[in-house]
Amino acid sequence: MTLAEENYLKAIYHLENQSSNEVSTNALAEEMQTKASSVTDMIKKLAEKNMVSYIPYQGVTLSKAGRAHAVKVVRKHRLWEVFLLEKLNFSWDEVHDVAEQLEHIKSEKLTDKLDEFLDFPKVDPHGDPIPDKHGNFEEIDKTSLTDAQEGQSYVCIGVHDSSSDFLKYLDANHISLGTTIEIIHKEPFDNSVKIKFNDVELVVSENVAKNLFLQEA
Amino acid sequence: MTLAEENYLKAIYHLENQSSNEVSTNALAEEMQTKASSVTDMIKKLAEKNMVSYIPYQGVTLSKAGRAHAVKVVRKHRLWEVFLLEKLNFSWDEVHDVAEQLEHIKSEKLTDKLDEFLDFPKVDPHGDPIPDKHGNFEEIDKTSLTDAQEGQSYVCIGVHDSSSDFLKYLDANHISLGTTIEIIHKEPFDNSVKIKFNDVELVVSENVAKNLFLQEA
DNA sequence: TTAAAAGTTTAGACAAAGCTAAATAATCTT
DNA sequence: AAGATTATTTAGCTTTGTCTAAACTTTTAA
Ligand SMILES: [Mn+2]
Ligand SMILES: [Mn+2]
Ligand SMILES: [Mn+2]
Ligand SMILES: [Mn+2]
Repeated sequence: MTLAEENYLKAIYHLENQSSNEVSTNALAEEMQTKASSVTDMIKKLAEKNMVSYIPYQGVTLSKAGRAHAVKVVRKHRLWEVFLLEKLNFSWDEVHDVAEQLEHIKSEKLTDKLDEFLDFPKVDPHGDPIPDKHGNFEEIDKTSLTDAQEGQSYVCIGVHDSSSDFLKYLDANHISLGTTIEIIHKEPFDNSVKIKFNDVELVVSENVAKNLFLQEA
Repeated sequence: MTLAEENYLKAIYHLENQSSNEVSTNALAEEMQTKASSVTDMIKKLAEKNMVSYIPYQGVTLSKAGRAHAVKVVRKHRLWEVFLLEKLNFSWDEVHDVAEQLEHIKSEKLTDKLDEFLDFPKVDPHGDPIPDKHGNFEEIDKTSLTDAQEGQSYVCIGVHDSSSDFLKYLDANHISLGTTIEIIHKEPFDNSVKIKFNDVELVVSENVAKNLFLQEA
């Protein structure tokens, strides 16, 4: 698997997880920041290699082998993110871009030794689960802040958008994974949410609420 | 700088260090395991980018910028080798191949944080010096075992050939960096050398002797 | 139930990095 | 000093991954 092929597999994997039906050429082009025609070429090549099943005009789905490979890349990405944060003191908004490069390093021994060195972490800095060496991981039970109930308390356990901008917004407002928040008010007009944590009240926009994952406290 | 370009710069750097005059197309082709015609193409491109100075038929030399970039790649390579050995318990014959990949990761912050995490090591697992963030390093004063004096004692401080085969040979014979050896006899017939260390005598071939670096004890 | 719109694929190019075979320059030998 | 040998470059092709423009399907909506 080349670097480009791995990036496509990973993109298909993420899109499949988001919407459960076949992944369209355009969706993949959007995700990969490339043109639909380039995507068509690549998915043909991946189909040749039995990494995806592809019916023209019908979209693409990962094969068993394709999914397994995608999970390996995701495992490496998330392990490196933990390494950067825990060992090299990167902040959670800095780890992703470097991990995008490190995830393509080919050495099973390196991956497994890194996993051990990090003490077999179960989640990455953004709350996403880390597959073990066999590709197994527990899906984390999470509720988006938009679906939270007024009056109830929750713990922040992850983010959907892990862009630097969003993570810096959370930092600026002192929200991190592990923070316990209480839902004070959900405003029907604009779907903003008033929350309270550490004795401070804060109103967050729908956009923020959608991207913050919670678990009942 | 692309991955291929970086590998060429590094190869030119190593060849310049070995023989001090311009690097020939054929020497570079040999080092890069590629064909002379491919080398010509690449050095033209590097000359375009002012990374090397190149006169057709006269060989190539690194420019200031080219050398600086080569040193950065070497710095990353050697830091990662230390990381793999010290933190992930790789053996010294396993680190090189993975470091060949890791040396191309682009993030100055990563490199410098890694350097700090490793406590600013001065040499890599094969005894080669590690440039600091400014590209400075001390040339290590070393004698090859072929140039050692009979009757004198030395400490092993490095290897020239860091191939897995050679390093495994040293492991099998319990020679590692830091081992003190005494020169018992230099055999003029085949340039083999009888050495003694830890109360054991061992005869090593000229080939082995050439590749082991020493410092007077 | 057709025509427009939207989505997708094909055709033809391009840049990077490699290769082989042929041409040319430099060096070595008589 | 010429001829032979070796080293290097050029020319022309290939593969990977990308692009634009054109063609073709599928979907939407009148
Ligand atoms: Mn990430
Ligand atoms: Mn992450
Ligand atoms: Mn090495
Ligand atoms: Mn080394």
